[in-house]
Amino acid sequence: MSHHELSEQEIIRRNTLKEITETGMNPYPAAEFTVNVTAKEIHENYTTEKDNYQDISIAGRIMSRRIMGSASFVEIQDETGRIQLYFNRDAICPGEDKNLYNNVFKKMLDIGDIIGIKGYVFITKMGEISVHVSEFTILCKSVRPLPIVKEKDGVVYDAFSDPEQRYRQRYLDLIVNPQIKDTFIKRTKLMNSMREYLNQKGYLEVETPILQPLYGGAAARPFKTHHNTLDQTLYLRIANELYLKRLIVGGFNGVYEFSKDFRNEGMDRFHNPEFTQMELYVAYKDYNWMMNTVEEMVEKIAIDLHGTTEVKVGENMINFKRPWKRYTMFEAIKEYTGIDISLMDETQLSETAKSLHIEINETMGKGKLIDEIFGETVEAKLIQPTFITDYPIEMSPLAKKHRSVEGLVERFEAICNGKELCNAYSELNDPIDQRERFEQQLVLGKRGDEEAMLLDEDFLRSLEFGMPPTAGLGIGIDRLSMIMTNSNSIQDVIFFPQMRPEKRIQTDSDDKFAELGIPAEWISVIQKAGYNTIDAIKNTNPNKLHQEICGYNKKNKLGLTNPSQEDVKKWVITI
RNA sequence: GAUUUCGUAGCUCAGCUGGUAGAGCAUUACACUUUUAAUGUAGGGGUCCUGGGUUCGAAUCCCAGCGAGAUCACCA
Repeated sequence: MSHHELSEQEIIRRNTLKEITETGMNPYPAAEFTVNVTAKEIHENYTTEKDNYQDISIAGRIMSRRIMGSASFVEIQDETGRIQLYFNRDAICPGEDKNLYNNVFKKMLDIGDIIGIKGYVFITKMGEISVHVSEFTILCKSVRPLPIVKEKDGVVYDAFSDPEQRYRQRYLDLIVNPQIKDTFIKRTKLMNSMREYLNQKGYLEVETPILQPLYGGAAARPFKTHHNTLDQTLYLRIANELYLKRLIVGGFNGVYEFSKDFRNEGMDRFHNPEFTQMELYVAYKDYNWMMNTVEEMVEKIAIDLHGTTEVKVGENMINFKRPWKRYTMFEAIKEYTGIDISLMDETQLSETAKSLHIEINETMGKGKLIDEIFGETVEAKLIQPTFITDYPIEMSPLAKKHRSVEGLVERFEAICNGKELCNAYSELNDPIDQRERFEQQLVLGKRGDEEAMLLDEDFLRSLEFGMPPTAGLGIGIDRLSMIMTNSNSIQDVIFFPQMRPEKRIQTDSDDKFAELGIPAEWISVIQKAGYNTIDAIKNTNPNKLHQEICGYNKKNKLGLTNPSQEDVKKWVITI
């Protein structure tokens, strides 16, 4: 058995659990408990004049207890918040038998247990809306103590704030930091709002493969897996772009997908290995049209979530009201550095980069240099939502060449709070051009660029049949959620962010110890002394082990008869 | 990947230039009929992340490892 050592409090709770069962109650009852009101409804609607909520049934988790002899106050928390309960001995136990209050309530309930109660609402002398309890039922006994977070006058004491524990045990985070729920509720509302917008335009929500024989549609390293029956390598998608465009070829006018994508790259506060993007493709449109769409959609989301276009993010107040500023990439660089790089060749660009103290290297081509200059001098300064248009062709193998400027593509990104929010093109639908762009990527791949795209022959075949001119968009749901919920880290908008596995202390079974001839009562002593495996015993001095376990016996007054040194030696030799 | 900070009771944290481990909450027992960070009295609870080293002696100093946070880099 590899369960953790129980703490004192856990042992006490397990004993209580046994007592509950022995008195004939079920600590985990199967029956439905009917709830007819929530904590929030009571707080919002109860008044003494209305004298409402006089026969209620409510359930929740016990979050605090204040016991004063025959009267007690308990706070329970349901999905909507907390409400105070008033337990009175004579109200709970109208007759002579006070067991239900004195024992069941006072001794067998703990913070963390889930109970259901019946009663009526009133206001205490201290002016707090409370529920006078007439009956209570244990719905779930908790055998592990909760962290206790206290709060007075808005000041939180002993906050449960260790990020590692919060992310690993999100359930616990949600229990003791209920404001965390708001972030995730907003995230869902955001997606609902976006879906509503897209459906109302008549676009079709679709699903495309997550397991793909070829990964494509973005520049990223993939996760690789294997299908046994097909005996084939499959990749988890890094994007769904190429599949959605096949559907445009197939005759749909507008398709979109909320797409869980996977990228095998670094992790930090802006990157989780799995993340969500919404990709949208609309036929007969171009990137100018798509800019208007993005503005309109994100503005709607801000209003749906906050009732206004203004959203506070960190120190900044961001306003999503249309129209957003628009710059070409060259204009933006000129605006923020005073340098016009639009007509520069590669040598001039690299000198400009050096003069701006930007680190560059020999492998960087024209496109990469422009992108670096932009990234270093402009991106972080764009706080209000801003469109940056017309990117160098080298970095955009799936975007259509610019209708009037050589060397650029019809692409835009929206930047907000100094970070990319979305990415969109007039999609490349010239199959000959697309093949050449893929071939250039293959060259990059051969040179060692691990993120170069692969040539997708079936995708090219579909383009050869003909895809209408199409505008395409990818918008990061996690990034947008971070902005809309004022979250500093992507881990705060993903319920279960990826973490390193928890380290488990390896423990051999008691049987293995017994096989060495160790008496049962000494096995736990040896384990407590820090020898969790028989290997650990093997590498130790028998005299040291003997001293340690005898010392433990004495210190903890276990009253065991100490084994002889010879016995201990035998155990060690047996291994 | 680099730099840096951190890891002590169920939780939040203190622990100085090395000398036998501390507080609050939680928990246990008792008291208390409108409390609200309830209160009062008395208890129990520790692999000081792991492994080495220095030392008569390490939670503390040194080295290595594991885990986490922050910043930077990579990743559009």
